[in-house]
Amino acid sequence: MAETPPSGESLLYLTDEQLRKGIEAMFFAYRGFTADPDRILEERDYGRAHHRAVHFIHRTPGLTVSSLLAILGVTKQSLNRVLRTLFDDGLVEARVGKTDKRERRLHLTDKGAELERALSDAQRARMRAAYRAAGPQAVQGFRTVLEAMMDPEMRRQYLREDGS
Amino acid sequence: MAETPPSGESLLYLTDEQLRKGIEAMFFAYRGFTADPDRILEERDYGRAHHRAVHFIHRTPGLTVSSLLAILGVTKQSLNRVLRTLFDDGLVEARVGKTDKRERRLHLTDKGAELERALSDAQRARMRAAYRAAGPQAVQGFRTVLEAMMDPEMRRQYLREDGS
DNA sequence: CTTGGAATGTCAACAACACTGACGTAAATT
DNA sequence: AATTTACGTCAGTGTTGTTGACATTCCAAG
Repeated sequence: MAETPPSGESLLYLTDEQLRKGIEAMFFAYRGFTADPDRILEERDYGRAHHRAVHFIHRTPGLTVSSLLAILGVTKQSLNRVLRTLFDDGLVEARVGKTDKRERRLHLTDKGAELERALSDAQRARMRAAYRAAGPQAVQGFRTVLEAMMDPEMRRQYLREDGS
Repeated sequence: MAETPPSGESLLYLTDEQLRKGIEAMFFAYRGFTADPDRILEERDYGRAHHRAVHFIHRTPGLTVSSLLAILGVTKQSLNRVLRTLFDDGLVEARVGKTDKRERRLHLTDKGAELERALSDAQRARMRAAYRAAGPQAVQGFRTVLEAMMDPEMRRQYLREDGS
């Protein structure tokens, strides 16, 4: 196989071994990434699905159910089960859309915001530690590769509202 | 909104917004990361759990059930369900340990290796495309941040057998 | 004004994949 | 001989996902 990097300035010598290492890095890192929130969620009898819903409602207050559906990429039945428990527990509230009364615009209650903060504090702490350990250049590269790895549709979701 | 991008050698000032963006990048990228294998697995009536098992048996032929258990971080009951279907379908075979006859050392059959190749080809293709798009520096940073994000125990698993 | 479609909710059934707990067996270790 | 280790298995449960079918409300277009 190619041991000499191809000429030109983009000297990526991508052996299968290197790529495999990247694949495993994603696998193990994702586990670390979710570990802290998972612990908090378990205490309160919620799951990752609740985390995701709460996260995106926090990020975009007033988003509709169908938008959330598109972001999460699950069926409405699946999302609805989660949303119902969040309503019942008073973490999320739905307000009827102003222009379109069919829409239910989702918002976090104070209680919901409190859970969101607990979860994202934990997750940010780990992310911050990783960023610090890796340094600014690494952070830039991290984001660039992840972005390139997304499906185009998801990349659009990601870039929406911009941010860095 | 970013006033000054985090690139260059400037220190990191890690705003919550920046960190949130990193969190979402992980979320969306992981979806892309698993999308291609998921399609192949569905065709053949397997799931992600089978993928993980096959991947690590391929990576370390002859590994024991308990090692695999430690890597995957699941219960033996859960792993056993998956391994049984892989045995039954003739993708994996278990050989009694030479020195310790209690051990079952796991190996892929030709058929198993064929599935592994299909899965990792797909996953590597995406990884390669992402790497190419991002460039060598980004790749380095990507790996560095992911490594820093792992739990220490998982990092040891990851670094075992070294590589790159 | 009627009709079609969009946005949403809900019931029911099912599957993958995780968990706990308990029990069993063979082989290694002490 | 007793204990521990490695592994398997039976049974039950929970979360999160899926299809499929059906109802409601409301906007928009003919």
